[in-house]
Amino acid sequence: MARQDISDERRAQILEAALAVFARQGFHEARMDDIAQASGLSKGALYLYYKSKDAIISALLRSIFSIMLSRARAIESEAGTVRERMMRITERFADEIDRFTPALPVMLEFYAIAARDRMVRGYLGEMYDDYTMTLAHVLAQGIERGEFHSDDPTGLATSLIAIWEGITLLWAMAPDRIRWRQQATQAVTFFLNGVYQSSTQ
Amino acid sequence: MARQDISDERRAQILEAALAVFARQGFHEARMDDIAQASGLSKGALYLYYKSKDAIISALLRSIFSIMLSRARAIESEAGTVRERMMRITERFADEIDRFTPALPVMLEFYAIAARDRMVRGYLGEMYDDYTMTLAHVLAQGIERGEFHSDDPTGLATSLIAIWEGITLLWAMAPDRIRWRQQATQAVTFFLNGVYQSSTQ
Amino acid sequence: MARQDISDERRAQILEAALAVFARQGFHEARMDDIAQASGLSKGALYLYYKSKDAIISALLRSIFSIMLSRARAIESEAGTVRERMMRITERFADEIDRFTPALPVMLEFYAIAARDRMVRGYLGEMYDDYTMTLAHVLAQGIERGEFHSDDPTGLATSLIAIWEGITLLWAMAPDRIRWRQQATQAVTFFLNGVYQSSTQ
Amino acid sequence: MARQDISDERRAQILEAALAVFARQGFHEARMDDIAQASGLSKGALYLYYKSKDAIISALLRSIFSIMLSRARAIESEAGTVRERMMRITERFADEIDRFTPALPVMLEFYAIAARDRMVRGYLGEMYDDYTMTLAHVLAQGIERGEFHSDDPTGLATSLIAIWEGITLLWAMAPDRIRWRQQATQAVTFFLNGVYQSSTQ
DNA sequence: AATGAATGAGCCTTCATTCAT
DNA sequence: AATGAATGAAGGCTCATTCAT
Repeated sequence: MARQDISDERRAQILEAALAVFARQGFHEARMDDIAQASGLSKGALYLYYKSKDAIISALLRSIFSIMLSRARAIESEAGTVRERMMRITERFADEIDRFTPALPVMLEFYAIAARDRMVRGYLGEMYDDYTMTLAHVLAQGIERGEFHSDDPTGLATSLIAIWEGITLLWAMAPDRIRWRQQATQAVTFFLNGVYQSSTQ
Repeated sequence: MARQDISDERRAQILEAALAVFARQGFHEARMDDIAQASGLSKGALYLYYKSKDAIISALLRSIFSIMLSRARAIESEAGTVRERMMRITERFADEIDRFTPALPVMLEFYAIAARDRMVRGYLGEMYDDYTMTLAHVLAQGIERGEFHSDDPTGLATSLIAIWEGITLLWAMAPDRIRWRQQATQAVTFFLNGVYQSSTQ
Repeated sequence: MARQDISDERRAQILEAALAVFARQGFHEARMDDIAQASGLSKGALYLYYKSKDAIISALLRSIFSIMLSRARAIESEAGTVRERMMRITERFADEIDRFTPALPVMLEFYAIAARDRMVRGYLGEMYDDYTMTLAHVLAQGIERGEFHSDDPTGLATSLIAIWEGITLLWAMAPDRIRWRQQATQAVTFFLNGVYQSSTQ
Repeated sequence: MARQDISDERRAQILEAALAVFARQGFHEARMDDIAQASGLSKGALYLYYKSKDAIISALLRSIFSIMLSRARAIESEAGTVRERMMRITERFADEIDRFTPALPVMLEFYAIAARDRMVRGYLGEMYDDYTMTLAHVLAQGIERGEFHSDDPTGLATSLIAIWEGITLLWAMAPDRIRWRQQATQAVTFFLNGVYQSSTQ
């Protein structure tokens, strides 16, 4: 058990260091030496826990997006009307955006890889699918309760995720000009207003 | 002048080849040999027109996003109400999405680089700023004409761009599950409905 | 053609250098840098002509033993009685032993590898088979001509080769104590005497 | 004493494991990990009994060839005529060839090293010298007894050893095509016949 | 203007060896 | 005596760049 603990600890230690190094230098410009130094381990030790640089990148992919997924899952447990829940989710994301920042360059690099690598695309595609389904499930509850009418909760979920992701992307390009919370709140509000209006006409 | 023409032609030839190779392999996995072969030139010739691999990447950055900008500029010349113009722009983007696909992995890689490179971020930030301003200008016309009320045309423009970009990102992850045109039309419609509703209440 | 010439020249250049380096340091202790330096080429150039260190070793295997085979083939064109021809071959080998010395450590390393690698063993096995058959063919001529009786020319050939190879091995261990020519002449003479005696009894 | 016993036992255990691993993988491809696993000891334990990988190889060199020498020494105690004794030795070797096989790749690797390393060559040279002298001594007894005439028992001994070693080498390359016992019996018989014939003319 | 052979700095990975426990 | 996690020096190989032709 102590064995497993040390192993898990080392792996976490390595991934944390790798995230920081990759965020600063990108996957290719990051040297195993850099990760070793950042993790406080020797280069050889990295290879005791991950069989290659690619294996570290791969583990990081899973690590980062499993966090994203668990974040998505938390949506379901929210209470209130759909509108309230969506606004609260947006607030939650806004609260987390700074903690989230260090991983952003790495996530963008994964998106870039996904666009040309079937495996990575498959992985991220499923992650987003799960994300979308979770959100669609919440929206479907709103439809059931008669809050608004829609025959496409999945489409609505996709649009909401697109808004959040799109704003995050623009924010990453110009963090000084865009305020995530305000921009997202505005966009989601208008979008939901539009949905409700369409539902009640 | 003939000299200049040949020179321009070669440069275009190289960028076109580089785009194809980069889209398939990514910047780092792409070899100068690959670009040479794809362009039908020799490896040495590449260096006659670009002083390094980075110079090619850099030129490609400008090439791709100037296309994006000119696309954005075309927005201004549209006629009709703001709503009509936004829907027509969305349609135009949808029409172009397939022609656009080959460049997508490369664009995503530029976003990833931007997130960690000040220069690239500055370049893309300005591009999006220009894009946003252009769009905001159109929206401001709608405000002037009394189509709807808003004190933040820039915020609206940012949201619209976020919707288009966000959907494009999701679509890149799951091209089989998302239909760009339908998803974007729906999202923009709801969003604009929300804006108009808010304006007329 | 000039292209091919340069390519062939480089490959020969590399193999020659590799032979010298391998003979001194062994396959594993030899560095690609050493071979590069010995060949007067850069390390990168080695990889233009051979895709790996193993490829060089492999090419050397074929190069060395094809020389050995062509030496064996020359046996057939000898004239005279079988005894005369065998003694003359022995003399020829003795003449060549010094030219042969530099390759000896490398050959022994190939034998060692053959003992544990199926592919290499297969290659050397066939080479010796060819060698044996060639020699057996000559011996069979002697039987036809009635010089001596034997129902096993292949066995005789194997024994003669074993004598030559065995003496070479012992000589490699103690070059100062053994004189190849004298030892081989004596051994082959006694062996052939034994064969003839057995034949005429 | 118990200490010493355990120490000796461990050393034997390690050498036995090392022989098996080296035979399969060669000195350089064999990992200390492999030897540790094969010996049932930990990697650290290897270093308690041998100070380096080279020390293990070195000990194995002495171990293997001391067996070979003791085998050679046994020659002296044989009874009978020289011819009978040589044939009996050949039979004995033939009996042992299978037990001998596992060490063969390792022995060949030692020969290869000997060809480029003065120390190892010195060691093996002496071993063969001892071997030769022992055999020569037996042959000299035959001369004394008048079984045959020769002024070079050392040369005869060298030839016999060359025959045995040469056949072993060829057999290692093509174990399916060569039968050690038959081939060696034939070769030694012809050789001795030759010697006797020369002696009686 | 164009070629492609040649270069060599640089990096991922391996593995003999060490040492705290 | 024994372990095995950790180390870091070293080497095979790659590939952007150069340059003689």
